[in-house]
Amino acid sequence: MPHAPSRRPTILDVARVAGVSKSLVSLALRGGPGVSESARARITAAADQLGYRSNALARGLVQGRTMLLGVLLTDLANPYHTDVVAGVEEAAAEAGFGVLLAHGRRDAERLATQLGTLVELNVDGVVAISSWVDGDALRAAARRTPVVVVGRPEHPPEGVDTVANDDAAGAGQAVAHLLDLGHREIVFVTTSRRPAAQGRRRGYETAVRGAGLTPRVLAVEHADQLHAHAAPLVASGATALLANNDLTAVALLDAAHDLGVPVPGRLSVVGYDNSTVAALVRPRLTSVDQPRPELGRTAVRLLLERAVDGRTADRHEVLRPRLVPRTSTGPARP
Amino acid sequence: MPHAPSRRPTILDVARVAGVSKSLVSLALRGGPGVSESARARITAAADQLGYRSNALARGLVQGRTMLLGVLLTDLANPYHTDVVAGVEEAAAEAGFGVLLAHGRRDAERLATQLGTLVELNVDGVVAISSWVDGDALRAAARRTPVVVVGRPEHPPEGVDTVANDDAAGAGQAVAHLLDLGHREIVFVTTSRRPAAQGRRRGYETAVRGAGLTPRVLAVEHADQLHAHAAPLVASGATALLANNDLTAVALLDAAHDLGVPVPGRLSVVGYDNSTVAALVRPRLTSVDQPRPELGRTAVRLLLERAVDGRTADRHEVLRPRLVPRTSTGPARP
DNA sequence: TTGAAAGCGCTAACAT
DNA sequence: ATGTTAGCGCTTTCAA
Repeated sequence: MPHAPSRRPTILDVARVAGVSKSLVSLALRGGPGVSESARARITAAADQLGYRSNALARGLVQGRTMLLGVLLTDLANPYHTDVVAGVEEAAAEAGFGVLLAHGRRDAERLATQLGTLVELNVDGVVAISSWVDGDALRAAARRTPVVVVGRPEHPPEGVDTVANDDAAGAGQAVAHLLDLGHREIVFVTTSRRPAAQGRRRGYETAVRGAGLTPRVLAVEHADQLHAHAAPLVASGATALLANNDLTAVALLDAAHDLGVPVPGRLSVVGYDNSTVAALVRPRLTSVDQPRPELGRTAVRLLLERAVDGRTADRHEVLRPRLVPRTSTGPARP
Repeated sequence: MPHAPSRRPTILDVARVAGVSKSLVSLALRGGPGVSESARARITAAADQLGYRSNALARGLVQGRTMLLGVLLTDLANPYHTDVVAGVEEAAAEAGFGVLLAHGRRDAERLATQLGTLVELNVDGVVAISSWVDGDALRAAARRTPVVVVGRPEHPPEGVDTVANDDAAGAGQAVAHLLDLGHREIVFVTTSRRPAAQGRRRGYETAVRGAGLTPRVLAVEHADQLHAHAAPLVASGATALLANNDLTAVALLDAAHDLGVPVPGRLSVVGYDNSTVAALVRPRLTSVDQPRPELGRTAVRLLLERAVDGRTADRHEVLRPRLVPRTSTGPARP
């Protein structure tokens, strides 16, 4: 049977086959009350026979809402994003909403385009899992539909809610862990200057100063450059490194391995994000876990507060992260 | 400025502000010919001022197409899927189509639901990156819009195209590589009985027999069970393992590590999929690379052949994989 | 319990 | 160059 590009059956076709009016078909198919059993049976049968599926475009157009939430992703390949999506999907399903994903491919322009696509589709709200989205694009989208950003945009525009983890607190927990292990020379190593990294850095500095120590920060552009920096770092007396994220931490682990510096024997390393790699590398990476599904669920809650309850004031929620100790950290050598 | 849940401006609002008819607005905004410069300018200005965005639902409804391709994903967190998506997005963009993602979360029922959502949205075609989707759901979807499955469904329904890599050829390449290195005791280790794994197993068996050797297969249910099987495997004289995928291979690497069996000194391990972990673990995993972006691009081509060129006969494309040698394989010990 | 009719926002064919 | 009009497929009054 070759694929027949036949016209999709409409509610009218079903009505014809069932011998009723199209409004009755609509009512029956949506399980509405006041439809006789016989009519309902004929209608269901006709719909099945024709393989009828209601047209979401027409439905959305007349109802003014689609019961769909849009998710804008910076980077599909990033498991962090993926976990947030899981939370979004869970909360959306509970509230009876479907979820549609749009992918920005780490490209600000494409992100704006995709955001526009979602808005044009009349989704009932957008979760942007990205701190890269253009502020103007966000503002424009927020004029049409509730928008919440998961992460830390440089300048959250008015009308847009945000949910983020407490970067400073997370870094603080990591430092506390290292202090507990007896480390006194803890260096913060970062490959980014975005707000998230800045927040982590501030948390690090506060915690270190709180212990009466002096902060030391190594900032580079790319993780590749870390290899060259590792040897001087260790030679300078550093016994513990706090990385701005797991990828940076893994690069440090690699460098240490190549240098013959045992981890955690001679050097402890802590990551941030608790991504999949953290549990895969050797030694297992101690890392700060963001409550990712919770971030997604919170985002949906904020969305629905606007879409359903009619809230208009902006909200910015901050969730608490949690340190996951593994084997990349150990006692400082005396 | 609180978020105003104001009614979205329509083409009529723009027409009013610009002082023209709504059809002229439509024409102008789509860049159509035969609009005076002054009118076009007034219209653009009005649209900007109002923050007007065309309503994709209405547009799709009247045009009968959405210029949107749907992608159905089994597992967002799987980087393999992600790379296929990249290929889809690339090819779709070239053809002027947008891409919408729907996520099945490794759940057959949800996959069917999401497929239905895409169809209801009148996407102009669906790429299902999954061999799990229910055959009936696929068939139903294919009655309404072109559908192509990336992977190996158990029973590809009529009316559905497929694109897959040549599993047997890939396994054959892996075996050839191991034979070149002098291995004679090569065991195929699998944690799955799906068509992809079966194909790889067949390719393995053919290649091994072709070299005058006897195939040996270890099939378990879960990767966890591999740990227990590793010691007897090595004791039995196996010098090389071909895993059905990278995760299985990584589990084997882990088991060897814990057993104190040096890789590749005493044991060589080959994965399949060349996923992200392959390049992250130590030793780096030799693996068979599926042409993932190419799979995605081919899927779009098949879709457009149906949607645009009107092809009706089913097609099943098979692309050639490629072995990526890394450091988990080495010469067999004499 | 069922049907008729209006209209969601837009495009496209047809006037002017 | 610009305006008028008829739907696209559906839900939703309102009548019968």
